[in-house]
Amino acid sequence: MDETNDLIQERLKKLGRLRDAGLEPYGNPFTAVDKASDILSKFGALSKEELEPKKEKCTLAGRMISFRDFGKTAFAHIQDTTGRTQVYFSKDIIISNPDIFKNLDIGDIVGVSGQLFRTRTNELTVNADSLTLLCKSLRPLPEKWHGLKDIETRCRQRYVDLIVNPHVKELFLKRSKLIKALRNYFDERGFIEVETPMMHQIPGGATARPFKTHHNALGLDLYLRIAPELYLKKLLVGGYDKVYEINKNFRNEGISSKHNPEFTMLEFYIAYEDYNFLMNFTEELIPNLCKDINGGLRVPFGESADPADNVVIDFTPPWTRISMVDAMSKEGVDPSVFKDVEKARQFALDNKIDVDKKTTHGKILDEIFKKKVESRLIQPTFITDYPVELSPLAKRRKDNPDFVERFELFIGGREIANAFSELNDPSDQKGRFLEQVEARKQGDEEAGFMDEDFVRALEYGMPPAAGEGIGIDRLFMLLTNTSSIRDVILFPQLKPEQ
RNA sequence: GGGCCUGUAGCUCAGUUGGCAGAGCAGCUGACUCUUAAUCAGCGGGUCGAAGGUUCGAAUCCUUCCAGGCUCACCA
Repeated sequence: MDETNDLIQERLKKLGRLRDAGLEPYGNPFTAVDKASDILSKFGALSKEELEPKKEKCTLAGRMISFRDFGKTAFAHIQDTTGRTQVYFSKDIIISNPDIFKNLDIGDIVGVSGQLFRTRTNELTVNADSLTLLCKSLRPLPEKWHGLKDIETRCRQRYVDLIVNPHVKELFLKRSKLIKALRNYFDERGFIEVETPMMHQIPGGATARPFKTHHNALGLDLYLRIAPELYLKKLLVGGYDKVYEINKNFRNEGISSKHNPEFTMLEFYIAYEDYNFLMNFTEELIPNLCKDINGGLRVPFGESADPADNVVIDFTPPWTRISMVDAMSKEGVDPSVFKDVEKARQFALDNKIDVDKKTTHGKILDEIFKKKVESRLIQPTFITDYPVELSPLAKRRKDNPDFVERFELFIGGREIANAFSELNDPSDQKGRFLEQVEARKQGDEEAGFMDEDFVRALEYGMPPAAGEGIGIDRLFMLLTNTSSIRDVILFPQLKPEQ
């Protein structure tokens, strides 16, 4: 960490010389009135002849990312939050500010002001008449041609990645736009945004291994939440009929290009509707978001050496709706598999699908579905009607109580959303919890716990309702054709350095 | 956790059969009044991821460990 290579030593010397000359190298406020993008949009279209009589003055602040010294003059590029602007330093300003110019480095943060002009090569440039050092940078930036490529450094030192890789900065800006578009969408439709606990006494609302933590004063073990679902439904009981939450969930599982231990989840609930409503809602929501951040409904998927082979995901509704069982039949799974546990187990064995740990018919069907169907669902597809054992919080179908009113949305071969008509019968809910407790006793680490308070809430009465969860990191990956979750999370989890 | 691959200067990368540790950029000194990968001359910069082993001699071969990537398993 405290590398003392000679490049840093050199900059420390400059820092000292600046202080000796009475120039404060850190911390002066500076009012930058102009941004690179504004300058470009206002004056980018003007020719040299049109621009010069205007004598347009501007002031900029940002990081100096290049410096070309000609002795008596120099050129630099200043990078602010919106982009880069070239600055010209004439003989006059260099001669009258020798201490700054002698001790300036690429990476320093500076403020400049001056008149806009066009150079001989026609680049819009600020002819600086003042230069203020705002922050001396002590570490050298990565090289200007190849930039920073090392994935580990890019994640560990995301700040450097953001400085030198403009497309990374763009991508996270886009992510911010997505979150904003989501909030707008829900707010405009009368949903209220709520915050529910991150620390749960009973981890519920999903099947996953939780992180454990401890509250000292209470002498109480707590779990980082794996889902906000049960709290959000308690709010339906309380009388809010449209709620949503965008926040982190935490799951104690392996880290991969598709998994980060903390990830962002949208969950929303609406009273007096069912899962059919949510399919229509989702079919409108996601194309809307796609249009907001991409400008259209067609998004490239994956990367192929031959551009002709490239797959495009088309978000134009309506999307295919097919039951889980029918989707499997279409892929050649014999209908007997759906009726008989042993037939299902045999089918799994015949197809080299590991179901050793899977005890119930529903779980075996789920495994077969994942292996046979999931990766083929590239275009947006709703898979509906899941076995009840997989869905302890969803309402049973009236025509077949072994299945529930649930759908998962698959796009790009991955699950993007999960939704169902919410179970609001307290005794059925209690029974489902008891089944989970039993499964846990049998050694299923992912099975749920009994949540007495949730059952009590249902006993007061929860209106019929539908709820949905959408993994935001994965949705964003899909909308931007990004293959690794690391690239859409600013600070992904890594093992300790050294 | 399993398999495969990677780790060399601040950054991007070479390094042949085991025989003096390399380049470009960045840095330093100097030249240069419109450059943009500025140019020109010169200079400095290394725990070759770590530890151990084989060898007269290891960046290179072997073992273990650390970190990262891809992939499989688990999941969202």
